[in-house]
Amino acid sequence: MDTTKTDRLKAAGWRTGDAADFLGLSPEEAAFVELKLALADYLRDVRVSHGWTQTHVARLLGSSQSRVAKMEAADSSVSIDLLVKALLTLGASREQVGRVIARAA
Amino acid sequence: MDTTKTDRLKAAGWRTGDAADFLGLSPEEAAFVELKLALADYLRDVRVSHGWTQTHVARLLGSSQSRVAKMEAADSSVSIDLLVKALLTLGASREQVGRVIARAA
DNA sequence: CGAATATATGTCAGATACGACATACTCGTC
DNA sequence: GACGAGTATGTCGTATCTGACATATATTCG
Repeated sequence: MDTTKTDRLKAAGWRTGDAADFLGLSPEEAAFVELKLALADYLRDVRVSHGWTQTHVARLLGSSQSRVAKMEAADSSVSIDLLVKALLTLGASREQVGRVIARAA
Repeated sequence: MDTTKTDRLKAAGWRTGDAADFLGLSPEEAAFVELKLALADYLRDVRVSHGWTQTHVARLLGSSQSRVAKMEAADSSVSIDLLVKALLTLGASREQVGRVIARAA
């Protein structure tokens, strides 16, 4: 288990509510969060590969820089809907999004 | 363009707000909605292939029959988050979800 | 170092999604 | 046609998400 990933999960404010242990996520919860992290990472890749700033992307999406930062951090206040809409708006295809989710980017 | 699909979009209460025309969705909006329909269809497939009722699935998900019906209808009140969480809870893998989204189910 | 630019974090009011309930429809079987 | 089981639709109170703003923390360059 790669420490960086665990740190990111903790940092992103995840806590599903009841299980007492340190990040005691069920397999589905873990899969969900990792799926979200994959989309967030891909969003950053898309942005950086175009040489765009978060502020520029925010304009493209009709949102704000802070929200883009949170999207890329897979913050708990960011939905998969938002990430998918953002990626599609930035020009990613449905197929690309699917591949990212399926770990087959 | 297949009539059934258009009807489903209209029925699901879609209207992105401003474009005046009959379902005048931008390409991204259309891709987003179709992606959601694909997940909804897959959810129904999973349920039916197990021989489950919506009520049973609702119990498994900690939700209600009406909400499951709306999920399967890709109603505008259901998020992709909810569909993905539901599928993962019902045993679908991240890879399967990705393939459905990528139209490669 | 100090300024400029980029990114991250905290908070909040308004918007949207959530489960729940009531109720309506559909389709078998009698 | 009447029943029952399954599915769909409408509405509502609450919870979560969203963009915006303020502000903090990098990072780069002189």
